[in-house]
Amino acid sequence: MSGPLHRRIYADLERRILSGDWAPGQRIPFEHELTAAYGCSRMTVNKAISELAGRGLVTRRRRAGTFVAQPKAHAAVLAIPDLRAEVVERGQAYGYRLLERRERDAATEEESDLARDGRLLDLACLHSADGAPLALERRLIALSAAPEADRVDFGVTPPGSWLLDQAPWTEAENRIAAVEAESAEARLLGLKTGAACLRVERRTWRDGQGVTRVWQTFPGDRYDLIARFSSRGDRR
Amino acid sequence: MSGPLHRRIYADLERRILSGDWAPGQRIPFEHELTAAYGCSRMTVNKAISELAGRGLVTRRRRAGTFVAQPKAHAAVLAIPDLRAEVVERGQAYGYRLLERRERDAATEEESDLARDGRLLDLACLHSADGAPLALERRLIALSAAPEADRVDFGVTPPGSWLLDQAPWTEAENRIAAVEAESAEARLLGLKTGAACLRVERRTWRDGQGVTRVWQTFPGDRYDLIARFSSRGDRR
DNA sequence: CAGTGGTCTAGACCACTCA
DNA sequence: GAGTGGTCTAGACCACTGG
Repeated sequence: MSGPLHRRIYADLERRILSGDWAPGQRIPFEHELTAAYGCSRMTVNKAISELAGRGLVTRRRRAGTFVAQPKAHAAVLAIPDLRAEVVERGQAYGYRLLERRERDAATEEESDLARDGRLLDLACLHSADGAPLALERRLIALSAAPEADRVDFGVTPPGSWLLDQAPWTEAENRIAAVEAESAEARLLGLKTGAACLRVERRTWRDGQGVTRVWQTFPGDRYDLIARFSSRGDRR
Repeated sequence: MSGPLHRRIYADLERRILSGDWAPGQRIPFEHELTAAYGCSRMTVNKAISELAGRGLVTRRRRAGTFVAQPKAHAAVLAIPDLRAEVVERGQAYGYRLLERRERDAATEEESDLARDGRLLDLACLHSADGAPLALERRLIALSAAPEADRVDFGVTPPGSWLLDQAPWTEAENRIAAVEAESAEARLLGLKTGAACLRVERRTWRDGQGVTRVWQTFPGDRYDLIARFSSRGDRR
């Protein structure tokens, strides 16, 4: 574990909460105790806990302390799409082609944010169903989080399916937008330039550590996303 | 304006950005300049700007400075989006116009599925933020589930906001797709025909009984959806 | 009313990056 | 190389609130 100290403290506390080591409702150590435990100033501990509070993992009460939050009743699930499984489930023939594979260092700040040690696997691939292109995928994998990835033949195994098995996530963020296909994308997807496409950008973390970041572009007329929610907390 | 100083600084900077006073891409004052302007320490200014960066309003580059980010509206899929609340929270002026209102019987099998007794309220309206069209909305409301709806003046109250208060849901399904704007849609949204749009179709139920079904069409370049998940339940 | 978190200061060193 | 943001310190006072 590397990076700023407040980040390490954050990850450390988050892990204990997500693992259930610290149960919901339980008080976590006071700031001054954590200050002693990590050997740093109170500001640094405070920054880490404020981040936890901002994400809703803890609630803070003056005079009383900081407590692990109750998991929200409104559980919601948008399945992390495993394209291969989806296509197969629909009874279609799944096709997959690796377009590019590179191992390299993180080049931008955002990429460094994903991979602390800086090593990335940079992939591009194309998914198809019954021969028709279904999604163009660009994916970055943090090798620090999934070191085995550099021995996997992604010419055969789609990275999404592999990661789902190998590197379980604890947090994910999906960003969904409508975009017009650029010429290169359009050619690979068999569309006209400018055709409406759905772009899903997903970042996943395990215990505060970035695992993967992926951009998937779907032809608008061949794919839509379905998200089901229930306020009762069932996971369908 | 009251509250903590870092909060006031945040609100101040946010206002200048959202109002367009500081344009996207423009560099905002350096931290040490703001320190002088507000007569406080750098930590305090830093906290305010970090908050802006966290919310995506600015991007920060070492040695270069802090810059106003390109604006993009976004919303969590997890929350049942209340457009009015979202727009207001971003500090923008919310605008609303009712385009059509009809009370009628369910005509298709799908519509009968929504409204058990067959009576429907059929609405069309347009949402805008700071005068720019944000979403075109077509909505069906089952009068059996929300009988008070036929006495509400939806020329003033957006139906989504009203329903959220009056008819709590227990289940919801979102269907998200990318579509090309048809000519009538494009005209109302101020787009070119064929421009990429995000279409969200949402159906909600209360205890197995259909409540409402809505189609919202967003300009692809002005809106995207964000969904955050944690394997422990949804956050934020 | 004592102890918590909330906030703030006035410094400091560092990594990075642009000029 | 110089100046930015990133981080951290070792204090401080305050508001709130639970005991």
